[in-house]
Amino acid sequence: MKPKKSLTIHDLARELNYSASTISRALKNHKSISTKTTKLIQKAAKDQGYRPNSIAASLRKNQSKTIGVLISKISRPFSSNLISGIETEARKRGYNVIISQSNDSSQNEITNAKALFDSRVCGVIATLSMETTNTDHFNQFVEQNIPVVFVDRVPENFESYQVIIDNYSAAYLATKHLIEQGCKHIAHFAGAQHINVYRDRKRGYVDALKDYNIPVDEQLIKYMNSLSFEEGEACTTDLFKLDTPPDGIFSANDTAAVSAIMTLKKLGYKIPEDVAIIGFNDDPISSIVEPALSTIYHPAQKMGERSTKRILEHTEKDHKERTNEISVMETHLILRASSLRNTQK
Amino acid sequence: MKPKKSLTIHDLARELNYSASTISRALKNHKSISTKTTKLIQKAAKDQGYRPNSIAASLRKNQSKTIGVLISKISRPFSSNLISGIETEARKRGYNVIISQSNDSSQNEITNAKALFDSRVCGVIATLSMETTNTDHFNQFVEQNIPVVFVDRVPENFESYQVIIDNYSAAYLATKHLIEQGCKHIAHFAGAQHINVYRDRKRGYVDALKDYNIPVDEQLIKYMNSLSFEEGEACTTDLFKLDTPPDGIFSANDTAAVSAIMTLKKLGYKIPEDVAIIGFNDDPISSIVEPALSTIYHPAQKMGERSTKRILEHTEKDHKERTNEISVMETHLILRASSLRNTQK
DNA sequence: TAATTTAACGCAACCGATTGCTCTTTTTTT
DNA sequence: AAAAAAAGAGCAATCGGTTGCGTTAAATTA
Repeated sequence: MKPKKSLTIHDLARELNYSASTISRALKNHKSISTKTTKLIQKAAKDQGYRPNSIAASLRKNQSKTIGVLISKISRPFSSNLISGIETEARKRGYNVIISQSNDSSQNEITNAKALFDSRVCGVIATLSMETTNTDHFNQFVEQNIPVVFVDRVPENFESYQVIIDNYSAAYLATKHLIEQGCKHIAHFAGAQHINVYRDRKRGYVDALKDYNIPVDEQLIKYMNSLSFEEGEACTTDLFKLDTPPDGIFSANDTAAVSAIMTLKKLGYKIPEDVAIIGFNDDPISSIVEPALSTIYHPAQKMGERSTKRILEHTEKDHKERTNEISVMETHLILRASSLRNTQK
Repeated sequence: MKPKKSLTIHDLARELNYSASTISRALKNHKSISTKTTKLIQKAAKDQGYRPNSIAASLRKNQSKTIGVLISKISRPFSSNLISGIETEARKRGYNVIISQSNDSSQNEITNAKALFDSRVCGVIATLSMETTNTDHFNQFVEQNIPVVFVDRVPENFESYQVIIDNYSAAYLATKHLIEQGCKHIAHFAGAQHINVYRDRKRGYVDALKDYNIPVDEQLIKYMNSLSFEEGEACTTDLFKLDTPPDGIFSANDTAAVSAIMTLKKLGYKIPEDVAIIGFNDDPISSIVEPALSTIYHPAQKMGERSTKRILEHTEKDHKERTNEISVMETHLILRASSLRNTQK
């Protein structure tokens, strides 16, 4: 099977007795081509099934209509929703999306950044890997004026667009909610503290306690590496060996929170009566676990869409100046059975 | 900030007093360049941070090192694991992955196929949208000898690679398992029957019943469009209004199965004593629901890896003949509480 | 009517790597 | 030592659009 040679603007040019440049311009409605000619050329192109070679255009313009995505793990609910948002918005505008995952390894992230760069992406949307502390591998983009948007996990001291949520306030609200439900000893499942997201969530937790005059007990704060199901289980077990075990848990993600619910049920505790629990993210599992998990809505899809818009604004509108705008997206509490006690406070 | 001009082979050529062709060949260890020269050139390239322009190469070769993915919905667990597998394998071999989602609309699928084609992808991995019955939009790839791999949901009468599981056998096993647990009236949540996957699962279910001399009762087969949570709920409610409600359910996916569990618990049924339930896919929710859902392991990640390998074999090994090889991946039963009765059969 | 503008389109370089073919030099063979 | 073969490297076309600048003819202005 020999591939049919595909039609180029040169073929059209020869056939219609115009130059390639006229064809090219007509196809993109360039004003210097008469309406009549433009119509004629566009009709011929359409009739004959002309397909532009975007690679040729990319080469000439030294830029492809492609957005690169650097993400830690595609299969996490947050990630796949984020990507979904990116893809939706990008395709709507005629852009492609290249994805790459770091699996939370900094080395992979560096390699992937290089690959995206070499693909001449017109912009990068990134969620830092858990390991990443150094962001030098993003400098190559800055140097070429390629916009970088960090989502959710963002670096410090790096000028870029950011699309984030207010982790501090969300955590504060979550903790406050537990307090209002009558919890006196609230534990916190904290993520790695070099990541802004988890640091802010912890701050929100701590400040809420302080504001309500509840002492902060370091014993009740469990620092986890990955907030995995297994870690959640282990930490829960630990916590409930304490003399005064907690009566509430605010977890920095849903996985660990669900793990706590399941572990505590096995240990014979009642949720939310004995222990009220609230998570973060609104993963699908949070509405399946029993009792259903209260949590914080995390607008992953919308964050993806917003990130893409940022890139395209920068790219298309020659909006080449301020590259450090920060979008803070709305979140809200989702209250379910795991934290709702029948107390009239 | 003016973008620094990047180094090309021509720059290196001028500087090292070689021709661009020699540079090009040396960089890819072409045998007609002496070892000494090759070493020298590679060192210079590395030292000066030369980065090949893959777009230029793509143009010349009329093919990019990019795999296109057409998928229905990125955020489904199966999809994101599939993509994860594709990405992992692709990146390992130096290929990029462009994703696109159809949201189960055939029209989107057509548009996306066009976009991928125009991007000169070197291969396509596709999971058909729910709506798709016509596969003409894949012909453009075949005509250009661009390999197409269908995963999971595959079309009929279209010559392509396929990476699938044995839905029939898996469904048969699942149903057989319910029978062995003592179920006499087994319902089936069936997906849209124009999709091979769901058709095969239904066949497996029907044949298992027949083999065990259990009459097939059409009343017990619920055909759903999307096997969503809501549909599962509605169908469960319907089923248990019957004079003889089922004592077992085999659902063609986990979402509907979990929905059934939750609905039945509300209705006061005991799982698995009153109704034994088994799903399909092993989504994360299946191990969270209570009782945990028995299900069929679906090797999404591995299917992604395998699909990518197929594409690369075709592309790299000039393996341009048989394009219809079928890979059948292994699945297995995962037995959990939702179907395990304490009966000694 | 002559001088300017403007409209409409063509020329040709360009983007950066690839590759068939040619050419020169060195090595091997007879 | 002459002939043949092999090694090493360069020339130049090519991939398919894009775009600055130039040209011609028509329209406008003075």
